[in-house]
Amino acid sequence: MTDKLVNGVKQAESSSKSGDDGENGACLICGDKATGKHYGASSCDGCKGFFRRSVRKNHVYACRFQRACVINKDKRNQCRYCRLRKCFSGRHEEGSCSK
Amino acid sequence: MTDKLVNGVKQAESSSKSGDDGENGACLICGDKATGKHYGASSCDGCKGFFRRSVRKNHVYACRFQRACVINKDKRNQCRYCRLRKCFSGRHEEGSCSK
DNA sequence: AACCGTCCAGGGTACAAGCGC
DNA sequence: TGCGCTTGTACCCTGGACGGT
Repeated sequence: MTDKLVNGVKQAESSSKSGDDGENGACLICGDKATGKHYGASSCDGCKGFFRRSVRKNHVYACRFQRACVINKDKRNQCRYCRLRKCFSGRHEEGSCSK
Repeated sequence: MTDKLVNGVKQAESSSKSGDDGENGACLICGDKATGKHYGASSCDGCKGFFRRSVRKNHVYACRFQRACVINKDKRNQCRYCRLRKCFSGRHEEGSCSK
């Protein structure tokens, strides 16, 4: 590569063309700032870790409501079942996480 | 990381025509597909990089078991001590990797 | 062409802080 | 208060891409 990527340096993003929420866009699961692609989906570090732990330990969660909880940055820890469901539907791939 | 390794046994026949993607044979350390000779031994990119990093940074590893771990494509990352040991016994040469 | 070097996306581990019991 | 588990951040390691000689 020729030019280094300058991490953390942001310019006026108000008018930037691909001015997603941050350079990597938003987490497909919770909408937080994504830190890159993880297990097949652009996601934040929180969802990355949650998915890895859940898959690796074969966790089975239960939803206390109707399995349709809203998953965003603030509420993502309120329902593990729905968060993991959204991880899979967000194209996080089980096969890409070594158990 | 997608190649199937057949048995580590490669036909070194003379029927080199076109489907010869295995010209370099198997990695002497882990049996993965070798990409050429690196630091004195026919090896894959993974063992090439691992050896370079280990030698250059003078890494000292410890084996959690009996220093006789199986090193193959799947398990090579599970014991750095045994992987590096096998790099040396596989004739990777320290002198050929500038520190 | 063969081999050595760097770069870096993405997967890994470690651990402090937080939470429930 | 302690104990154990979970979360999310920080950082390390791996290995493929690719340039240089």
